[in-house]
Amino acid sequence: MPTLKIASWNINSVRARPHIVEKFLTETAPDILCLQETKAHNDVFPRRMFEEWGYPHLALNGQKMHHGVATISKLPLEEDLRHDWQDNGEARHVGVRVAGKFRLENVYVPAGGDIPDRDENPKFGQKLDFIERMTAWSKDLKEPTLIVGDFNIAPLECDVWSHKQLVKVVSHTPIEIETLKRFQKSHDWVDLGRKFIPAPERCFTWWSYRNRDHTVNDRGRRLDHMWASPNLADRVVGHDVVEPARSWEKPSDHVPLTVDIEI
DNA sequence: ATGGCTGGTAGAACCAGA
Repeated sequence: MPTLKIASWNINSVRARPHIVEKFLTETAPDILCLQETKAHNDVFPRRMFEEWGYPHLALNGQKMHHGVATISKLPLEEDLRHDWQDNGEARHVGVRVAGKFRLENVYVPAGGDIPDRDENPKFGQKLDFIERMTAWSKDLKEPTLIVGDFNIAPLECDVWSHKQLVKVVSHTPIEIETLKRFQKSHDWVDLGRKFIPAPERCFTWWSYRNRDHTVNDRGRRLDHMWASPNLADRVVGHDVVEPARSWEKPSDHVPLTVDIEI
């Protein structure tokens, strides 16, 4: 049966990293690439670069300076939608239908600031509210759906380098994890990362820039995810975390994930 | 030793990321 390869990558500025985007597309050859943190308004998005690499179909939701998502495809994309789940105008989602077969939702969940307290830090509350709105949206879905992106939450103890040292750090706090679990339960989303790399096996997708050599203490977190609706999950036949990308020249702090879907 | 870095934008002793 033919398969489609879908990739997701927080690129931390698409215009700063054409060299590694090209390397990834050449080596991995996904049919569709979902980028987060493009940091480019739609007017300055490097469309031509992707066209020249064989990806002429784009669904963009960008803004100046921060955030921004882009779904880049070899195949035509249908019916793109943009949800503002934070209700503040930030560009953090674009959704499309692929080949008339399934929906592909590309999302960049807010980081949530430093202090894990809604009253002291409004950004933390906005992050939780964003996921609550995703939960309300997700309940009513009927179509086979793949939701991918930077969720900015590492849900399992084995999704971080030290559960004990990160349990009070935004991205791994109990309230974030409970909020994400409610989202997961609302549609019985299948966490494809852990379907293919079962806990407690090590699996990280992000390492801070602040360590000179991220491999020395391996202080990673699994912040990026690809989740399938129950009526799609059985058609996902492969998954990969492209960890070497963290060591490429002038890397993003996140690495790409891929899945292979039978169509 | 969870900020030690990085990018965008302005022209910062900035902001944001997580």
